[in-house]
Amino acid sequence: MRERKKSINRFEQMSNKLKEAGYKLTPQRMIILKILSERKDHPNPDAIYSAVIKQLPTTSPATVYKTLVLLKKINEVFEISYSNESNRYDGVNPIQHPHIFCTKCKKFSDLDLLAYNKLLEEIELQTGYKVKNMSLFIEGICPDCDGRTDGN
Amino acid sequence: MRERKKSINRFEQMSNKLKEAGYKLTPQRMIILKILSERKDHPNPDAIYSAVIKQLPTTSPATVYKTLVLLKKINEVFEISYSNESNRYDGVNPIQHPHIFCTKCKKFSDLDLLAYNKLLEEIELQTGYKVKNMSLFIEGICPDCDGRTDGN
DNA sequence: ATACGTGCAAATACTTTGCAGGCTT
DNA sequence: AAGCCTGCAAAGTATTTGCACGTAT
Repeated sequence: MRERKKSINRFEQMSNKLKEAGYKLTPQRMIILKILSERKDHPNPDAIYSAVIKQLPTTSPATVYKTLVLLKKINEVFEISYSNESNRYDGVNPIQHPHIFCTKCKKFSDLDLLAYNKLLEEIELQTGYKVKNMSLFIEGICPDCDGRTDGN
Repeated sequence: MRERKKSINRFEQMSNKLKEAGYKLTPQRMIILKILSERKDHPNPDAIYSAVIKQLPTTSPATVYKTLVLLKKINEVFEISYSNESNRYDGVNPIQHPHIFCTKCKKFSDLDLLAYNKLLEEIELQTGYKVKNMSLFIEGICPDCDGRTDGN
């Protein structure tokens, strides 16, 4: 089971898409893209911003937001909205896919579900909608946390 | 196929739950409960507020928000968060269930899916999580809108 | 030279909170 | 009389926007 150089490719992929779409690859954008292409933890804008300013302290939050808007537009980042918290962003896998969130440890994980794709078929068949975006979000207690206490 | 007096029961159900939980059924709350128990269109706080002040013009937005917090707490309303818009609230069916949103006409509908419940089993089995909340949200173009133009 | 991108700050929108007064029991 | 609930207004938070400057082509 070989590990592919996925992150690097992903960064290049994002960069290329950006340039193809007619946008410039500025230093700020490079850093943001790098972060998004590598981080698997679905950071929110603030977390991205915090990471960015470690490398380029003058960067402004506005730039992060603007870049996220950009990347959303060209579908190189997937935006996850849930609850009342800030949106999270997935640049590693910009296609919508299910997520599960542990309400105790606040961990936020991807999910691979057999039934998921079947669901899409069923929805289109049943509703007649052309589905553009589908997001499954699950909250619960992860196995690690479950053992510890039995509280809420 | 007899129509059951579901709304009326639902309103009474909500009222009872509220009182059982130790809260008072004030005029403001009665109106809000009535709206939530009858409306199937998943209103957001502002829509609820607009409807409330038609009946009791002195009501404040804060009261609407506070009542929603209350109802969430006793699980008599289901909160739907999606995208960057305001939360929507479902008092008719306060248990989580899938929704589909038409990005053109902004309609927001319930969904009944066979595969949905199976999904929950698969998730618990596969992840070991104890699922507390599961929300499926779909965006797309509804059949009505689909015919009109082929734009985005 | 031009157009795009950035940073700052102001603006916006939404929701929550503190507090004083009123109503119900 | 006590406590809960309300309305008002202020505060808080997250995100977007306008603008002038800078930079790359």
